Amino acid sequence: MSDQRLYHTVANKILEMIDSGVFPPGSRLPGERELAKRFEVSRVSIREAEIALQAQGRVEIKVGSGVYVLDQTNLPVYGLPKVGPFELTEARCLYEGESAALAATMISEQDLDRLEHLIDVMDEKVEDELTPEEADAEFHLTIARSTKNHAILFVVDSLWKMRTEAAQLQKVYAEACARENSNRDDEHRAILDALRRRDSVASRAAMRAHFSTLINALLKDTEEQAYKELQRQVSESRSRYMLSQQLS
Amino acid sequence: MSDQRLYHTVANKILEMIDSGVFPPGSRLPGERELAKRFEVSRVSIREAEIALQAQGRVEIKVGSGVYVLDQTNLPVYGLPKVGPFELTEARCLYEGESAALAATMISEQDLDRLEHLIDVMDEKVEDELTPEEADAEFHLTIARSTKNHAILFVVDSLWKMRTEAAQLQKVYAEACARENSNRDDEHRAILDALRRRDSVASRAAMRAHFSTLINALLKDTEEQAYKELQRQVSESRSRYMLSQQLS
DNA sequence: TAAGAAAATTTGGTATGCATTTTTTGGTTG
DNA sequence: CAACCAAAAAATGCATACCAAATTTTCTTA
Repeated sequence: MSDQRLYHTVANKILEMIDSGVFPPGSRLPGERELAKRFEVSRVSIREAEIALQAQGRVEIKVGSGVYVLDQTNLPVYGLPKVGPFELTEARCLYEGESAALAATMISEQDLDRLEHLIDVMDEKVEDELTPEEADAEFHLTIARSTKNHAILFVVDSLWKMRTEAAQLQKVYAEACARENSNRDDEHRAILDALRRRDSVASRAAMRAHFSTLINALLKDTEEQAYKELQRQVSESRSRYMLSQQLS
Repeated sequence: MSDQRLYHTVANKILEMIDSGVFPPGSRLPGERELAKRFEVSRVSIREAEIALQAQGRVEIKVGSGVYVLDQTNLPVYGLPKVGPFELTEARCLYEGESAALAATMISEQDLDRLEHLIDVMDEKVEDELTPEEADAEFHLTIARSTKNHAILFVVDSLWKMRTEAAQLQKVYAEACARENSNRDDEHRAILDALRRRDSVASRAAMRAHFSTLINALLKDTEEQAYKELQRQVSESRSRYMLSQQLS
C-alpha cells in the first residue's frame, strides 16, 4: 500500500536497521544472498535496494567486497562553501553587526530575557539542557530571528553552520575562544545592553567588537602556529643534519 | 575505468539523451526490453539504471505504464527559505552594502572595467551574450567576488538565487524594476564611481540607495495592488448588491 | 617468515519465466 | 450513436538459475 515497489520497502527496512544501530557506520552489510533469505525476496530486489541507498549516499558498494554503511555525521552541508576562519569571521562581523543593528529597533522583552539566560548558560552560571556551545549559537540566532527577516536568519544560520561543518575550522575556533574566554562574557553583555537600550549604532558596534577580538585571537593563534611550525622545521632539519654527520 | 558498474554507464547514457532533448521532459522512455536491445544489456541493468535515475529525481517510474522524464526547470533550490520581497530586499540592502564597502578597499581595475561593461549591457547599450537580467546578477556578484571573501560571495549569491527561485517574487521584482528602470542606470554608475574612488562609506551608501529605491518601488507597487484589490472587492459587492435588489 | 598461488566468498550481469498493473481494444447494450 | 464493460495486449515487477569478475582468505612453498 505505502510502498508499491519491493526494493523500496527493502531499502526502508535496511535504513531502519542502520539508523537503529544494527549496522553502525563503517560496518559491512550482510551479503546479498543472506539479506535475500532474511527478507524473503530475491537477490535482484536486494541489489536494487542497495543501488537506491547508494544513490542516496547512505552506503557504499564495493565490487566483490560488500556494502558498507557510510557515516552521515560530518558530511558537508550541500551548497555551503569551504571558507577559511578569517573569511568567515569577517563576514560574520559585518553581517551579524547589521543583524544586531536591525534587531535593536524591534527586539521583544522576551527575547532580551532569553539572551540574558543564554549568556549565563555560556558562562556555566546556570544549568540548562543546552551546552555552552549550543547556547552561543542560539544567542546569535535569537538576535537574527528578532529582526523578523527570514533572509537574515538564513544567512546567520548558514554562517554558523559553515563554522561547525569543517572539523579543522572548529579546532581553530576552539583554541581562539579558549584564549579570549574571559572577555566573551563582557562582550556578550555589551551587545545585550545595547539591544536593551534600543541603540542600533551601539548594538552594531558591540557586535563588531565581539568579532574583532575573535579575529585578533585568531591572528595571534596563527602567529603562534606559524612559530611552532618554524621551530618544528628547524629541529627536524637539525636532527637530519646530525644524522648525516653520524653517517659520514 | 570511469564506470565500473554497468547500470551507471547506462544511467549516464540515458541522462545524456534526456539533456540533449531526445527525451524531453514529460515524455515516456522506451520500454525496458527496447532499451535493453538498444544498449545491448539485460533488462535488469536497465531497471537498475532507471531506479538510480528515480533516486536522483530525474525520472518517475509508473508501474505497468513506463518511465517518464521529470521537468527539472523550476525545482526549489534545496535549503533556501521562502522569503517575501521586502525581507529579501532589506537583507540585500544591508549585506550588499557591506559587500560594497569592503570591496571598495581592494577591488581591481579589471573588475571595475567589467562592472562598467555590465552596466552597459544592462542598459542594452552594447551587445553581449549575457541578458540584461544576467548582467545585473553578475554586477552584484562581481562586487561580492572582489571582496576575496568566499562567505560573502556565498551570501550574495544565495540572496540572488532566492529572488530568481520563486516565480511570484520574480514577477513583483519585474514590475517594480520597470517602474524605476530609468534610475537604475544612474544608481549603478554611482556605485561604480564610489568603488573607483576607493571610498568605502560612499560605496555602502550608493549600494543602500540602490536598494532603497527598489524598496520604495515595491512599496508603491503593493500600494497600487492593494488599491486595485480594494476596487475589485467594492465593485464585486456592488454588483452583488444590485443582484439582490433585482431578486427582491 | 614472507611471498605467491589457489580456493572461497561476494558482488556483477544475463536469460528466462511468470505475476501484476496499466492501457488499449473491441464488442455489447441502452 | 454513445457509453460501458470485459478481454486482450503491453509494460513493468519479481524470482530463479547460472556464469563472470573482483576481492578476500587460506594454504602452500621457497
